[in-house]
Amino acid sequence: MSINITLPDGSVKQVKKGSTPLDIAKDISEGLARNVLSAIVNGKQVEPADSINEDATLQLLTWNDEMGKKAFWHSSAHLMAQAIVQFYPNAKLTIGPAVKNGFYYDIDFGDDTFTESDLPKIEKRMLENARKKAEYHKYSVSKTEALKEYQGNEYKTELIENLEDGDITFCRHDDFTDLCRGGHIPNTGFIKAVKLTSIAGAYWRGDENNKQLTRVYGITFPKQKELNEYLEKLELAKQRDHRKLGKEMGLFTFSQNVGQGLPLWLPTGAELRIRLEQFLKKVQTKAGYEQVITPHIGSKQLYVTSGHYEKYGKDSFQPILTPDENEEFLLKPMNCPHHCEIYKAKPHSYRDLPVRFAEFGTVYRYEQSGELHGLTRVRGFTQDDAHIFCTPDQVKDEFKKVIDIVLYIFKILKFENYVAQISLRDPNAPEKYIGSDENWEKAESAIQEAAAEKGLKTIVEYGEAAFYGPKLDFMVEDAIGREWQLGTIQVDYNLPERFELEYIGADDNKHRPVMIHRAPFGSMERFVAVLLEHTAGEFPLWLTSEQFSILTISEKYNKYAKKVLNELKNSDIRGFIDDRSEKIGRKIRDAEVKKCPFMIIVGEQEEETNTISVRQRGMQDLGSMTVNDFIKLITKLVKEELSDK
RNA sequence: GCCGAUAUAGCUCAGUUGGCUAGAGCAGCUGAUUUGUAAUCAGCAGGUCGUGGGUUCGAGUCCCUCUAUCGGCUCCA
Repeated sequence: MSINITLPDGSVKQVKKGSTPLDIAKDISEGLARNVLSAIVNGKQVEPADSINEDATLQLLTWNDEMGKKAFWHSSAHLMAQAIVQFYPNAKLTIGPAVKNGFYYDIDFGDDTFTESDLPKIEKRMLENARKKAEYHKYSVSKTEALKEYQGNEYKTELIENLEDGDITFCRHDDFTDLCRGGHIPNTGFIKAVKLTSIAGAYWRGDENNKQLTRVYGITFPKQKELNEYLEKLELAKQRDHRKLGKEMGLFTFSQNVGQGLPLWLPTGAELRIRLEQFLKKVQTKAGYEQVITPHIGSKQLYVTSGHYEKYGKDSFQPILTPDENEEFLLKPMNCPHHCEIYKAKPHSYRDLPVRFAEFGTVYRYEQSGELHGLTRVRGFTQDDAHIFCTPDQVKDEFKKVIDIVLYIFKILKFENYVAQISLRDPNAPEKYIGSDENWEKAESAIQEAAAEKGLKTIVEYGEAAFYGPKLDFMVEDAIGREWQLGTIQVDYNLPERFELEYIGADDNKHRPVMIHRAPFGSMERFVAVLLEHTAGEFPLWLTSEQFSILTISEKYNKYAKKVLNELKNSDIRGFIDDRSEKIGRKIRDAEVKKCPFMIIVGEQEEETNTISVRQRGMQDLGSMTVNDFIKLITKLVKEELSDK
């Protein structure tokens, strides 16, 4: 009896009924068979050793496929669980999935303690067990049997209770059995390198009301070399950590005396931030935005009106104590209510709209202490906020204009890969949102249409919307492939309602405007952090604080250096003189370490010929030129960087 | 907030099982050197060992409290 197998290249192979993907791979090539980690039969992932009994399309998965890696890492989770149970027979296993980089297993260790120092022995045992090349066998188990097997393990019991009888499968390799849906590699021998990366607490089923389990993270590879490369990549990411770079470059700091999550911007960092703000301000002025300024606090009533107070609860707000207890003020966690009040300050005609109020507004949110992280998650931060008030007809167009601003910024700062995430309501939890269904539907379709018309690559997430409206967030990929959430745009029909905003239409009747919230950077803090990690601290010339440093060969040339400095300063080029009595090699090194883009060397030759010697960061000697030529060069480079061509 | 770990000079880090006056490199200061494309030499100064308490003849080291940081979980208007 034979069946037909269609391979991904379209070719059809006749094989014996009951053949496994591994058999078929072996038939194609012995080498391929050694690399097959998993297989997809008729669109469904199966074990490489599962037999195929009907005509099917077959895809063989190797280390190069996401699904292959998933099978590899999930199988590794079994291998880790086996080793852990060998040392801790009383440990209760729960779930152990593959994740983006590796896998984890959530385990209830009961009264035993399990710490980082226990990881090496587990790693060692995993490798010993892996060498047995034990095959992974998946088989069906009845619900009764399954429950019997996991008597005393309330977690697995809960999982089994939620499964249909007949849908329950176990997986066995060597002496170890686990409840498991599958997706395994042929045998443990594929796993040649193991690194258990960390231990963390995690709530059972992700609910903070549940018991906290110990989550053990790990990653495995088919070759030791690949593990080494992975560890090197991690090291590289560490070098780009904005907290490290921020400290080294003197951009920002934190103080226990000021408080947790409250960044202090140092002079160099403040200058950088101001430069970014000026850049955006210019773009926004051109796009018809008006600057407004509002206070850092607002009365509690403001947030009751907006609905934020009810939604987030009083603990999320940071209160200001006032002598009169009838007058309660809160630090503002967002700028929208203030801007609504500005809109209300005068009557509006449809002819005025859209109005666009922009403000670098500093807001305060009481984030849980464990959530704080460098500049990316803080308690006091400045949004590059703006609110656009427009007629319903203008929404889509305005939305598209905001998209243009965001894309322009990405272009200038060389964020080349991004997707737009459209966050809509969770259709199953309407109580989480305010506003009418009709308005939500209008807002959601406006976003989707605008994104489609702009040709954005989008993904749609349900349940990720803000409580007052759907949003579009830009997820950008940085220079080493990590994803960050930056700019956000939100359509809002609700706040205008709550604040009773109006405009007089052409029909002489009162109408309700629509509001668009937007922050292309997100926040200045977060954006600077992402920019640091993206560029590894090597900012573009227009943004960097020290565009050049003048390195003197000896004290004798200080006067000439000063003359050069003044000429450059007069042309708005930023830099300083390094006139320490150090050797030139030392000064170059220090400038390189500081990531200074241009080094200007002045000595006898230069003074005599009234020129400068220019060296570009990263070993490039540009030779000698006049100061004017250098000014032209810098001006040209900055212009190129800021051009949207 | 929860689980786990960590906290020594401005920065990066040593500091054995508790035991002499807590060390190094870099940065800083002073002096010498006056230098041609990635680290000149010498000297000096710098620390309530995160905070408060406890155990001990004796605590940077052991125990407890608090604070902050790190890795996660949860959360993110």
